[in-house]
Amino acid sequence: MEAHARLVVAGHGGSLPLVTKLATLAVAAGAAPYAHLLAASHPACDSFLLSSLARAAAHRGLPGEAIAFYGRLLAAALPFSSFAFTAAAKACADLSALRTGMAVHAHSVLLGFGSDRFVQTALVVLYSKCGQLPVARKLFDAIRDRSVVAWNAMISGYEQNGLAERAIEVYREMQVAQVVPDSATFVATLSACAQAGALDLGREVERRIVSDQMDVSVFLGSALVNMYARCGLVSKARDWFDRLQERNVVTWTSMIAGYGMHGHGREAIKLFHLMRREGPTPNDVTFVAVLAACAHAGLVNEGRNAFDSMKRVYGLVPRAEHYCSMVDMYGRAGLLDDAMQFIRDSIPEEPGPEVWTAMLGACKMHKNFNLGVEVAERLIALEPENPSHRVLLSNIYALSGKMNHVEKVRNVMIKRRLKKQIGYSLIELGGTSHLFRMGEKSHQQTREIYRYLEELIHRISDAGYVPETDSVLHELEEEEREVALRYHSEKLAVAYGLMMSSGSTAPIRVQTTLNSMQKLWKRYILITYLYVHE
DNA sequence: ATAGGGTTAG
Repeated sequence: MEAHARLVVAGHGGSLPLVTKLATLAVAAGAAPYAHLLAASHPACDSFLLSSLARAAAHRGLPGEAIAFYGRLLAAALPFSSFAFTAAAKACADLSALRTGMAVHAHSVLLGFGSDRFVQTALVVLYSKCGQLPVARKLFDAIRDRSVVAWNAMISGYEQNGLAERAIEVYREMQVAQVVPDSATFVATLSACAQAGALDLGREVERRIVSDQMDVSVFLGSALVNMYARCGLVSKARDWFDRLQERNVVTWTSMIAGYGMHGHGREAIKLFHLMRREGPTPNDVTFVAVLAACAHAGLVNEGRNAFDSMKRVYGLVPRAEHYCSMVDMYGRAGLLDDAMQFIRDSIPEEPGPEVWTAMLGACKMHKNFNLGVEVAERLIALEPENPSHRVLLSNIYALSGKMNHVEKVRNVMIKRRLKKQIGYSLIELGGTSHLFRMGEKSHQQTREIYRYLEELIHRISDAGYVPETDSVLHELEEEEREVALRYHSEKLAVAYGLMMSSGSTAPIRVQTTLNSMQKLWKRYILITYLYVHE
């Protein structure tokens, strides 16, 4: 404002470029209303000024303001530039405002900016953020001479929407197109690797980063830590974590989550304590990781303290995930009463289905069937259309030997046409991912895999393996149940992995969508390990 | 005479 006053006094108050610069700075400093005033008071407020303001606002994370400036351009019937469209598209992307974004898109095409590479790239981001990936892809494909930023937008678009495999495909296409990647490419690609468990590619990217002597920013460093942590190479993650010259809350949280995820609860807590002493301030995501680690490692007191400090010291408001971890933590430790008391006393509103699902898991684990049935019925009342709750209820009945009740639940499910969706497992071999569903038959080597699995099952049975039949999905028919047990997706993936790497003692990594299978899975790893090393 | 699009953790 002082600078503005000086400008006016010096007789430059009417100089548009200077006012533009000033207003842009005002927005960048967070004083959007002042910029509005400046723009409104200037007699010759032009297209350049307003689109600069729109851009600055979009950049500053003020999407509403950006759209307001875009609106003023429209209202004043001023000429549009591509700048106005990139800013408006980014603002809509940040708001996930698909309808408004589509209007901006249409408007840009109408005014002849349909093949402006900047506008096209901004629109790819817009549609990705709104979950419209086919549209984003179509726009991306239409860009002539795609810049590295366009490629990055597409990779990250897939990755952010949980389509890591597609993201990796785009990364490979980018290599074929001989576009030189930059650090944002690697950040997005490493995230995709973390998501897909694509360790080979992750390592390849790491090698490139190192050999190119690329500057490892917090972003890139966190992406590396995250990739190794999620792929299970916790000590590799820690190496990078220690080596980074800058670490922020994301870096720390990734590392803590990595420990927790792979059964190093104590390490997770140790690092969390270090973070509180000399690291950045933990946020809500950090506490998700910490509480999950406590639940996993049975660190009840640590978890209770963390939950307490989360609210009291850091002023964070717990979400469903935090509540779930707490219930899970008490539950796993066998403290079912504490879990119920926590649900009653510490959750402000009506607990969501996730919380009851965690509670139900605890009841199952500790064979408290009466409480389990009670909880399952609450769940069904809460979400009558969700088939998995009924599956859980039928499991509880089966575990307590009430087979007539199992029948009843199953009949209701059949009558209501409720079907549980099937999970899958992924294994990466030689840079290619292979997806298996339960009873999968579409893989090229299906015959060999099944034959190999038969042999494996035979041999581990000899070694004393007995399948855990009581927790099988009870909505399945009798023969399907057998298939589910013998050919569930993880088994297929493991068999394939072992088959393709026979003779090697390198670990096999499988990613799976089914949490309930993880227990089963851990045991399986042990058995296959024993088998391979016998 | 003034300005662009992409980047990490659950």
